[in-house]
Amino acid sequence: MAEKQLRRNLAVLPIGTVMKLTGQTARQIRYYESQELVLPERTPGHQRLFSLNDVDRLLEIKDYLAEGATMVQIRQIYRKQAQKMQQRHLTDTKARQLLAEEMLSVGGLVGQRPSISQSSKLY
DNA sequence: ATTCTCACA
DNA sequence: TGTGAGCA
Repeated sequence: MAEKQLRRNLAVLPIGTVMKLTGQTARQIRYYESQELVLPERTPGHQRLFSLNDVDRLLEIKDYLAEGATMVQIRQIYRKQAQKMQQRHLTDTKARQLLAEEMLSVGGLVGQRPSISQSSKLY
């Protein structure tokens, strides 16, 4: 299931394709990028390459706008979403550290080589 | 043919 | 947000 998500994040669509897929103009798409609402990659020649997730994001923006939302509000929506994602990541990291320490204490005498600080970095 | 950045009779 | 200019 992680493999599929990886493909959705593959940046392979040039702006022309994204325009047709979202019905937005290149001007708008580039503007949304300047607002950091989408983060397309670049080819060696500086051309934007969007992923399917970027397209979904643009479609979402289109809906929010249609519902009367302003760019400020939309930006707020995503920055809060990013905050929660980060918090979830932090609690995950904390849980993994606890698990790592737990495994070390249970393993006790066995793995006393790596210090806790070093081994936790592996997760 | 396409996309990019920049600027505005 | 549109549009034309001059590049890559």
